[in-house]
Amino acid sequence: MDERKKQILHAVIRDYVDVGEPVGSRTIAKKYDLGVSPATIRNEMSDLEEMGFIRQPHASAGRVPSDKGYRYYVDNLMEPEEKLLTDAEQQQVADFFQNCAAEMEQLFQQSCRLLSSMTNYTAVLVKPRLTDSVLRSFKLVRLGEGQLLAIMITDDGKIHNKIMNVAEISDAKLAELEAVLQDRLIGRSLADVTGSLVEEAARHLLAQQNLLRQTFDLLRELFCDYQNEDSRDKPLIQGTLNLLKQPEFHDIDTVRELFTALETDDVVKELLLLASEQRKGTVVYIGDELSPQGMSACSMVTTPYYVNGERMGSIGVLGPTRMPYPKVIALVEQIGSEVSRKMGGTPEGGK
Amino acid sequence: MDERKKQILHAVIRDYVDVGEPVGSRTIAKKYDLGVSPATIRNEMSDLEEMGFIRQPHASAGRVPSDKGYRYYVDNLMEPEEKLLTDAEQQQVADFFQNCAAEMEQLFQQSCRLLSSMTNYTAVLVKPRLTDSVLRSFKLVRLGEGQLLAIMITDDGKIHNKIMNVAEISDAKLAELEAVLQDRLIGRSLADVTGSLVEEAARHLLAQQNLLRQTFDLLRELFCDYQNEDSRDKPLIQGTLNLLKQPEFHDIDTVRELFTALETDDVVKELLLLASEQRKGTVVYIGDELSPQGMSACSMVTTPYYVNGERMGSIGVLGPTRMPYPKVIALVEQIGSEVSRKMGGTPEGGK
DNA sequence: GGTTAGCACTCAAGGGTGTTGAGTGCTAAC
DNA sequence: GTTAGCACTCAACACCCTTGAGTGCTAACC
Repeated sequence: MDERKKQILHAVIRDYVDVGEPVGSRTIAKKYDLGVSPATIRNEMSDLEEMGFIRQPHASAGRVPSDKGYRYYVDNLMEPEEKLLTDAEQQQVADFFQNCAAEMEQLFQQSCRLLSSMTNYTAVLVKPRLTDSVLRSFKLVRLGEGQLLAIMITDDGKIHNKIMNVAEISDAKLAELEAVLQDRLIGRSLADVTGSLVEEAARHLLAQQNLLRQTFDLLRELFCDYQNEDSRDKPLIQGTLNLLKQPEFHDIDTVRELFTALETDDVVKELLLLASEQRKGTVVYIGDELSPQGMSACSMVTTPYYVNGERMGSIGVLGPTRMPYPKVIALVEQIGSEVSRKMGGTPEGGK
Repeated sequence: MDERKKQILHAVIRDYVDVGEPVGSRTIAKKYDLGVSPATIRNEMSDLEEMGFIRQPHASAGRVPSDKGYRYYVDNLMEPEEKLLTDAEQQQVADFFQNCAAEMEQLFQQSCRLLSSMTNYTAVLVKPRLTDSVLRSFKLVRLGEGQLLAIMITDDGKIHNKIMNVAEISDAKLAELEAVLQDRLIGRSLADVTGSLVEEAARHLLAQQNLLRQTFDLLRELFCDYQNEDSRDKPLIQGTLNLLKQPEFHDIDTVRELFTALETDDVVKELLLLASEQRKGTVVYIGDELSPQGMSACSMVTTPYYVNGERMGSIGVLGPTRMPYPKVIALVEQIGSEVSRKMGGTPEGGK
């Protein structure tokens, strides 16, 4: 892969992303000043096709980047200056994060909306695992005959409620129970609690406090909602309608396949999780790489976000394979890092 | 509109709904035993077209029902026996409601899913006004330095939480405050409370209990979420993908228009509310009648549901104008009445 | 006077054909 | 190694023709 081939591939991709139509040798010769004639470019393009980076939709058409071509472009050809946002875009992002919601759920929602409106594609986000949040408060409130309400507030600002049916219990016992549980639970993550701690606390209660046998079941019940391995909500998906505007989705069957995939929550969720587990930050999936997910007509750009210095999920964009990767990557990264900043910073970065 | 015209219109609609293609005079003469020749039917059809009940997609095609034709059919032509569900369908609905969720929110969700899967169209539902629910419990819990958590449980089983910042307050005062508020609030609807009661309770507190001035603001804050006139959540919309399967939505632009309308939450919500305000129960909107909503390619069948004997919202189905109205109406009504039954019955019918 | 048969007419859909234009591949000359 | 020239390919479009379904009209029939 010599320098000239790279230049030509680069040109093909830039032009195709821009115009949306197969690009021919003459176009490249005219628009991009490579100092060679169309005939030479034809020869090179023929090679590039053989190598699998571009392909012809039909015999007498220009060339179109293949998924492999986009992949090479993203990995090797993109130049830093292509990734710059315009001043207006910078400003828009900055303005948005200046006066956005502080509450996590809302911040996520709004960030997705921003991302989808700025890219004109679909924005996606997986929320942090519920069980990673740390208990900040714990309360037990008597509701009425044999009913207790457990209230837990986690550090993401969420309030969790659970109504439980229990045997009668005196005020004193209740206060005692609450105090012990507070002591044991506050400051721990839900995962901790759900795991060993529940058992331990219950044993402790039974042995030392001589409280009701039922307490054990109560705790069990309280945390059973957080048992399952990946206790995340459905992913946020914003701006699916944007996809309908794309010319590549003019075919109703493609749309149906794609929307079906999007409605199957786990598809997007798994994908984002997979991406956030990679060592590197931003991950780009291109075309084929999404075919197991039934979205082979799409590409996805994702970047992880951090809560209090820990990677907790990913935010990203889903669009057609023909997308301006540098710009989309820049936007996703910018918004991702702003989200992280709002929520306690990255491990390296400050705040 | 003589009897024979009615029969012919009926036949045209039945056949078109069934087959999906314009229906000609010969087809009707053969399939439906009217005892007259195609030529006669042609004459009648010509009249029907003039009257606006049917139309020709193009000169040499058969006839297709117009929106007005469907309207006439729904209002005057449908026969009771067309509305019967099959045994299998009856069974499916019965089975479903035997072991469905008791919690309101879930019941709604699941009912919509059932309705959309049985019709193969999109199911929609507006939930009851939040402010119509009645307070069952009210609690104030001290959270920490200057923070109180208010907990309200409404009769639909929902738990409402609100964290408030207040000045310091003694345990005794807090208990007192809670008691007074409980006395004043429990058993009232949120609407009551939000309106006059908040003011009154606050005055009462200030005068007789000599509690903090702040209490007033606290109450205000507590209920400010329920201030706005129609405090409903977004409508539930299930099975939008079903619409993509319909041949009438093969055109991407129609789909885009429709989906845009569906995403604009208020469109569906207003429509369902409007329907539930009609005197009669089930309401059918056909084609044109939905054009202000940008859904003129669709029809909608809705029926109200009742909670404790009061009309609280509507459930319905959205599909193409070419739909088997009798069957859809029967299904919507059946499921609507089951939902009502689960939630305390209709005013006439018993529990 | 309503009903019917016969016939001319219309028009969408489908198949075939020709033209145009963009673009390639190949070859021979530079 | 590069380029100009030329033959070739193919999608898109326009055009034409045929077919078949269906109508509207008219004149005959009961």
